[in-house]
Amino acid sequence: MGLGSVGAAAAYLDGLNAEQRRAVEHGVAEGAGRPGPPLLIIAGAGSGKTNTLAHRVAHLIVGGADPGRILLMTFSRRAATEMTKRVERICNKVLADRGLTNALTWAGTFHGIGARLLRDYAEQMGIDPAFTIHDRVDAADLMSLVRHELGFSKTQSRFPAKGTCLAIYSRAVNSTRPLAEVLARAFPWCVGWHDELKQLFGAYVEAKQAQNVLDYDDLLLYWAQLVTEPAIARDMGARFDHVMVDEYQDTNSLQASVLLGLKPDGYGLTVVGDDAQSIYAFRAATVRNILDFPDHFRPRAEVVTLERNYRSCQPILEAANAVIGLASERFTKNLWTDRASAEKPELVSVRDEMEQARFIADRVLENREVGTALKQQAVLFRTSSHAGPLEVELTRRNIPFVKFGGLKFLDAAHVKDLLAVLRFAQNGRDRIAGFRLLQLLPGLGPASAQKILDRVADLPDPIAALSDVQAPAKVGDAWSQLVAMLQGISQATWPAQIELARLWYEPHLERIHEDAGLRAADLTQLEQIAAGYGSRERFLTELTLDPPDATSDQAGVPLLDEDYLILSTIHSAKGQEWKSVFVMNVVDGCIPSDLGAGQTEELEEERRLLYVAMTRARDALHLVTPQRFFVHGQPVKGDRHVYAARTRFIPKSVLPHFDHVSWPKAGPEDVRTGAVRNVRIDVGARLRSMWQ
DNA sequence: GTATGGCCGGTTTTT
DNA sequence: CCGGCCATAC
Repeated sequence: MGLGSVGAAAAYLDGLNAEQRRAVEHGVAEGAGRPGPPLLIIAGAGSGKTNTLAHRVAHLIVGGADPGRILLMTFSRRAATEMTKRVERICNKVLADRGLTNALTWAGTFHGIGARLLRDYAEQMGIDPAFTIHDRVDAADLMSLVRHELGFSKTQSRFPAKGTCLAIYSRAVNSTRPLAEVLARAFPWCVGWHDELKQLFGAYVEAKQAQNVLDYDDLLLYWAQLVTEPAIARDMGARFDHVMVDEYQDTNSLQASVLLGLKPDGYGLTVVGDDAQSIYAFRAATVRNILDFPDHFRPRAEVVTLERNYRSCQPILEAANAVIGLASERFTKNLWTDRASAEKPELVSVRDEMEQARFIADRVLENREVGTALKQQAVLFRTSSHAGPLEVELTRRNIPFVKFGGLKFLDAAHVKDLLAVLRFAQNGRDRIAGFRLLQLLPGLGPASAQKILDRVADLPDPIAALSDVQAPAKVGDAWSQLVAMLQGISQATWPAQIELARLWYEPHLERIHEDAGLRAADLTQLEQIAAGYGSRERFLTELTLDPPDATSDQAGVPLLDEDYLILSTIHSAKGQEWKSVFVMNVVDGCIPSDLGAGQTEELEEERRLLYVAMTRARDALHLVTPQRFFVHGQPVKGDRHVYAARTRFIPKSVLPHFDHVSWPKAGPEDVRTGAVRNVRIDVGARLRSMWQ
């Protein structure tokens, strides 16, 4: 395919507007498939970003680029899959003769791609390519183990919890800033522990290396280290002609250094993003990445801005513009659209969370009656737990839903148990997996598990060595069964391995959990998922980096052809759109979350979060504000109500962009006549008199 | 050394 | 409400 076909086939670009087209064609014409100079696309919400990027990739391929040498990094695998499908669709239309299926082999998340490359370069880094990857929970457990060994678990004043330690570590690594600065900025209540934390992190890193495990951050960190070596950077960079990054506003400085390491002169580099939608600062993402991008290069990178919104109707867009318009710092302009509508978004006032749930359920069903399928509707919230009352209400009314964000399938104890078997089989030095696995045996507790793992950890084949180990007498046969199972796995082929593990685990499952039946079903499901992967290593890696994230309460994930309502955290809703969107708890304390409302930076991020939520809606948008709020835990004594105010992000000046509704509409009690209202009855006194 | 029950405390968002 | 930590009993 040469240049000729680009000219001839370019009709497929006719649907794009002028800016989109500029973004698609930038640097392409200059030399059939050769990488052109760097490009930054600033793409506002709903501006056809995915479509533009997909066309750019397709255009490159049509122009002769090798799809196997295009590196496409997106924020989630869902986004990668979507992008891949679109590219294939466009290409297949244009290149009828030369079908394109699964040709974009390097599309995925930063972490997923990192894991693949690191296995390739493992030897040069002196690590074993069979490394296992710790998810956040595993990483926190290892942190806890190390913390314990250093004696930090029983300090007089409380040492930060394991999750907090990991969060601090992660933030320091991802932001590439010194610990002291990270503590001062993001964890001020922990500044007093600076020295201990530093010691802890040192020991944590040593433990990971000894066990041949990497955590999420290591996937970026090792990668970034790798490309500081010029020879390796050249070698790795030469594998890809084009490197494209989506959602660039949500990358951190570590990711930026990886990119610059791969493509120092920027040739072949395209990044896309929108600073108004930056919502991952808590993960050390920095808007500076996108703002500073053009000046990294000589000459500066080309910048294309997409400002036309194709998604939302005008009143919704105006309201969203008004909200983001109050941001203290902004770089992009307002979006515009020609999708007219008479309907303003609604600001709905309800009494409390129960009413909120009822309101949403009512309206969702009404929408469906007039033709909007459940799947075209979404309910968004700041925090996963906010959806609780709604989930109850939906279940009660038999409205199917799928929830994105929050607790994962993989966090369930029984799933973790089964995965620990496979992880340990993969990497006998993985202590967290081994520790978890050994303690499943009755009569084998933490002390024995430690001792056994210590015995085998440094041997060349820890799994084989287990057969020489004496377990405590009371463990009995269970020990030899475990050893036999692990050895069986090492002999077996891939999908058969997980069955061996499950058969071994089932009796333990029944002993440990009352609801063994339900949980066993999850494991069968896991086994089915496993069959879709070519190898154990690939399965474990992909599952850890991109877990199936939908949970729908008890029902299990609904069948694909069924209709179901989408429930999602605002974060997980990124990049998506629905006809009708409900945002829950648009009150101060929820949006913005009262936790981080202190610093202006975090406050600004919360504002962008509301903006992201609002701009997901095509035709209808409801922001729901419960007046009374039920909180549990924290306050002095148990649960109680608090009164909430409308979010500060919608001050008086922004109110005219909304219609205001109270729900339910004047009910029977307000119809009572004045005469009845005046009747008084002292029930309290009557009840007291019963005992006199 | 292991298993269990009671008590206390708790920053949300995710690869 | 859930998980972590401690004390107590086997």
